[in-house]
Amino acid sequence: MDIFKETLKTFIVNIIKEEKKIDVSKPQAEKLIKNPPDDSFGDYCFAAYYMQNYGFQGKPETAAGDLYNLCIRRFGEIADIFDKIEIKGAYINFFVKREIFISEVVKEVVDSGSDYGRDIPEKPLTVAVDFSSPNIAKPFGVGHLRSTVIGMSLSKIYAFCGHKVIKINYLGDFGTQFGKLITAFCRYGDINFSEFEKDPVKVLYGLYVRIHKDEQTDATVEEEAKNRFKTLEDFMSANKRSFEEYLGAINVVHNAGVKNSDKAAPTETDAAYASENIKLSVENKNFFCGTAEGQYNLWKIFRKLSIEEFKRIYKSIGIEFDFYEGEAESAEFSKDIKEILLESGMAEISEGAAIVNVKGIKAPALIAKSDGTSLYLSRDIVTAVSRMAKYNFDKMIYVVGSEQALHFSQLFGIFGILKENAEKIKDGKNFKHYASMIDGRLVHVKFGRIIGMSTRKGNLVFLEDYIEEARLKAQEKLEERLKVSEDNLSAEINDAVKKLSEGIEGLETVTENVEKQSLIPESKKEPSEKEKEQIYLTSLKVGIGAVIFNDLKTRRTTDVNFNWDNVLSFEGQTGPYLQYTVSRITSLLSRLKENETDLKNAAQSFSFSKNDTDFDDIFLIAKQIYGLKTAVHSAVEQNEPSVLSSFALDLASYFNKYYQNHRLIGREHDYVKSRIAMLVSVKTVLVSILNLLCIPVLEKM
RNA sequence: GCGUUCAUAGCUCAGAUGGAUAGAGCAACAGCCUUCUAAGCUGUGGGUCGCAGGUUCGAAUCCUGCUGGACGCACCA
Repeated sequence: MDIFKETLKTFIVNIIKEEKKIDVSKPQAEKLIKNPPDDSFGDYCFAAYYMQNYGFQGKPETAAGDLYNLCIRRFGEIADIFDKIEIKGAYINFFVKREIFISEVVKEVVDSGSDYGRDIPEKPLTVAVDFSSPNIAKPFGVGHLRSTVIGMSLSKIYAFCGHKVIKINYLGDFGTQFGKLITAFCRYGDINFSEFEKDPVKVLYGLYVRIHKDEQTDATVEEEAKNRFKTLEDFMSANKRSFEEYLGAINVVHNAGVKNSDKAAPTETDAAYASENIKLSVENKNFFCGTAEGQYNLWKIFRKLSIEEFKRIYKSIGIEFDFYEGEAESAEFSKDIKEILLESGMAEISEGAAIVNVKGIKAPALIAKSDGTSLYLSRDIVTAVSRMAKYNFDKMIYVVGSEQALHFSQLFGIFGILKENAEKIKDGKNFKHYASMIDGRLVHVKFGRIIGMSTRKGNLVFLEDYIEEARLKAQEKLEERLKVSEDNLSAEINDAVKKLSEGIEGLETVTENVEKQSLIPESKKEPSEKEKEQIYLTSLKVGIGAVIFNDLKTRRTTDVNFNWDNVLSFEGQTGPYLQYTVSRITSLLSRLKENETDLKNAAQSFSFSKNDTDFDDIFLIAKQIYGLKTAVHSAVEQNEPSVLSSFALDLASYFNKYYQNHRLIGREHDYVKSRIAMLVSVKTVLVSILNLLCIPVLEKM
């Protein structure tokens, strides 16, 4: 593929071998090839600092001189694709033949299409990604967006590279907050049940806020919540299976399911928890509040309603999961974990609670409370083991905020202990087997907090309101733009008509503009329903693009200082800038009216000449495009979508410069043909990245 | 107190794993729409890379100390 780098590799291997009598492997040679920081220095280089083990000793400048002379003497070996070699300080810089470089790159993009830039690993992995994971008792706020978007993007990037990805939403559907929610439901007599049916999440949020407020002044709330939760937990754990049994069963079920279809088996926990057909109503309140079964059903209903709501929100921003899991499911087995760890001596009792001491971490890891109830660390152990049984993952990524770093290092540490002490586990081959496989496969992909995020007056920001705010801003801008373009056009027409009436030439302009006018939505009239719809959809996509890009443009670990003005500005380093660039290319391509479909056949004849005025600008674009594979690679390596954000911004910027400085319409066929391939290449790469970043692509803005 | 992490232009951030002259975008100022979408492009100003040491041919990047911020540290998740 990369003939330049390959050629250079062979070149340096031969030089070192023949001139210095030292054997160098290709991978070693590859490490010697660097990229100069500035295009004016060249395209590839060797730095004398790195050549010392290969027979080029002495002061860097001297060593560089030595190497330079050899390179020059043997330049003939690479002269077919390299233009020249220069020495500058300690660096030997190589300049590619740009016309060859450009057509190589463009050819490859046109041939590979949306596959371009794929960084195929030696061995594809099964990667489980745990992200978003909202708490059901709380509303879906903007805080969840970062995890959601980073997780989804990483999932797409891994899948793009050919890994098998399993996207998991681990719902917080368990814990004392449910006791509170049930308490609220049972305490307040004025619940509007018809409203509950219409907008359950809103009502639940109302209950949530109200009970937390009352809790401040009423001590009985907490007690009641605890009791109700205990009732719930007890009801759930009645008739439970052993963890061993469960592990064996899910493995069989899951693998059977996978065999039968390409897609992962739909074992959403929904089915297991499907609610009974008992309506929420005043009449049934006694049942829901007075019996254990009733509370369990109430919990199921809350859970089901919340999941439906989440799904609706996810769908609106293009997010989807392969599996919804819940803590409740794992809570069932956390006692088994406690027993196994205690029995085998990996855990001990301290102050009544069960703890594990993890090497290198001072804080003890609590796996069970002194009253015997579970903690989320033990539930996470259960979950990881279950997932190993279900998915047989090579790697599992937790996309969770960095404030939970300690929790995950404890969790990971415990799996290290489980692996080392597997022999001490007494019964059950399933648990022993799966638990000891996990060490080293877990990754915490942490991200920074969003600081200063609040509504202009309030505190918690709902995701939907956030997006709506961005959408409105986009619509405002869109309407403004439509108006400006109409005004300009009518000014043009008036002007031309005036000229015509004065006998000046201008007929062509007039007819052209009249044509154009028919394309513009009826300027003076109210926009039709269809047009309104169009404006709505466009501004929605722009809004979503702005919001999502805002979370993906900086490196994950940095805390973001939230600023409305930054999010609502669609200029510069923003999602809309990228969307705009794509739609510009789309528009240009359609105006060029060339047949894109025969590009592949024409690929051999793309030619870019040094004498063309746009040559250097095209080269910059090609060079950027060429870097996609490296960018994708490091995005995976670092679990960092922002590598791609920056990459896309740079590419868009190069393109927009080109667009500004060079016109294509009206140029001769051969000139245009090659450039169409270039345009298609830019668009292909930008669209790929937008897809990987979960940002909607717009044909027209 | 212990631990993790961060500090780069007025603001928001990049900086390819220690290499050539530290870069963008906002904001400010000055320009570019009769010509492919001005959500664009061009130019100007703006920096002791928090401070002080150290490691070496070479440091924004690695080490130590200090200052300042964020987060976490026993029965919440």
